[in-house]
Amino acid sequence: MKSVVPITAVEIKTACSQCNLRELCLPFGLDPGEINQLDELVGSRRKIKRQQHLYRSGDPFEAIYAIRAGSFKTDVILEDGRDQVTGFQMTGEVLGLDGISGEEHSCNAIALEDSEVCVIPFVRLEELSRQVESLQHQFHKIMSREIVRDHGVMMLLGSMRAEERLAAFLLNMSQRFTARGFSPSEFHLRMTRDEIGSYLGLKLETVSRTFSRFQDEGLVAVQQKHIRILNTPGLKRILNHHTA
Amino acid sequence: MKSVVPITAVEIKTACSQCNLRELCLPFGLDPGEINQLDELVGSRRKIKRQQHLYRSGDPFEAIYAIRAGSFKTDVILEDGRDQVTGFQMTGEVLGLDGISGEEHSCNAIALEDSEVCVIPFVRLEELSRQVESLQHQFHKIMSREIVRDHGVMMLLGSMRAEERLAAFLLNMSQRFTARGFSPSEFHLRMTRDEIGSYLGLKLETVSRTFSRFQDEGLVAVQQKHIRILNTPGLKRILNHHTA
DNA sequence: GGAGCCCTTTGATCCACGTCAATACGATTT
DNA sequence: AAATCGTATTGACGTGGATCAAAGGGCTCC
Repeated sequence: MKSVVPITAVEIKTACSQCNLRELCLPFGLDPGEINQLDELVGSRRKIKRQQHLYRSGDPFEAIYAIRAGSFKTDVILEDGRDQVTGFQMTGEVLGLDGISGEEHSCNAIALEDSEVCVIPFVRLEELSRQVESLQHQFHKIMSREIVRDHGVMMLLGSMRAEERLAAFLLNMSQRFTARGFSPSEFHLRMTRDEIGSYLGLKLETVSRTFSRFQDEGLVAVQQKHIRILNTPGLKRILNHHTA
Repeated sequence: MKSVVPITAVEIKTACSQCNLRELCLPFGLDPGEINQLDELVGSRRKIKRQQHLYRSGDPFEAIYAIRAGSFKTDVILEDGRDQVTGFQMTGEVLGLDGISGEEHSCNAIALEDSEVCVIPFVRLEELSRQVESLQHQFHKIMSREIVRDHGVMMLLGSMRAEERLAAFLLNMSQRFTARGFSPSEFHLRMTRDEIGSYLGLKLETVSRTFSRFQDEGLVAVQQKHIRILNTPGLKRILNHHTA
């Protein structure tokens, strides 16, 4: 048995090539050799405790981050104190793209639970994506996906009623948990009613009441942050049947 | 005088290197040699008449578009007919970034007036931006700017009142007209009250009433689509003084 | 240059969601 | 196991913006 370069357990756990999130993340579509190049680029890993900031609005932009474990929210805060949650991010998703345009971050990224991210120095990412076409393209897709997602949120905020917003939110969470190999119908929300409300443009009381109504109608079973979806088609019907 | 390749007036008018929008557009930050390379990439130009689509949701994605003259709106339409305007675009701004992620466009782009765009075939843009670092970076900035802009709209839709939304909208338009060398205080809106309302998450009646209120308060002079801003600090104050 | 139609304005009324308030639950700490 | 504090639920009431309706104004297209 050859053992020229002893590989420690930590190093193995660390590499994109060994990461079970690679199909959801930056390495998607790269061949093994290319993934190894990406491995070298992902300099370090950072652990962020629940409620702590990964970055703040105004921080200099140096890297983007791929979520390896845990979850985050991003928000924007106005001078007068009002804040708007602009997204919830799960494993394999990328954080920090907002910082590219202005050389500094334009929102806050806060861990919803103890989490870990891969630090991807942006200058080096641009460098490598000039050499690796598939990486370049995947990165562009990730940015574009963020734009499309934002359009969906604008649709939701601009023209949906409270029930529709919450139904859309639950179906979106379900779909993303599914993509990560978890149950489509049963999951644990990491964010508070207030944070959900901010994201959906509703007050926390409205979120709570709407959850209760869904429960009364047999669509979901809600127990605090634990959600069981009982009637997916019913939720989808709320989205489509606009009775106005 | 050599004249191997006769250059017609049209071709000259056509080039990025001669375009007075280059400081706002993709060529920003490139040196003259690099801009010439970009010139070769911008294959053709397309004229779009008022109310016509530049592309539709579902169209295959092949190119992005830089607006050379005129203006556009983008919108998303749900099955039940509801639609949401996701943005208004002016000269020098780029359209079509939504299409990268799914290989097809995910919204509609419609000309608000007779307009003209530069067609930038996306495969060739990726190719050239692998060679030209400054182009790559400028393209990334443009995508990132779109994400930041979307966050601003989410803030607006999620946590602002009607007056604040319209004030933010007017200040944003003013700032963009200014960047294009037009008056900061007097301009012509190309979109209807209904389109403004859709963008701001309000009904057209509310937009109209809010314009009237602004007029009563001496903040603006409104005459149909012609807007004169009389009190910019007053408008800014509406944005910051959240009396709730 | 006139007819028609879309766009805009304004008023009256309604209702979904916000606000205010009280209580209850659950996780964490001691 | 009790105390504490953030989080969630639920009720009563208020309101900003939606809806319904009607009339006037200004483009656009013949």
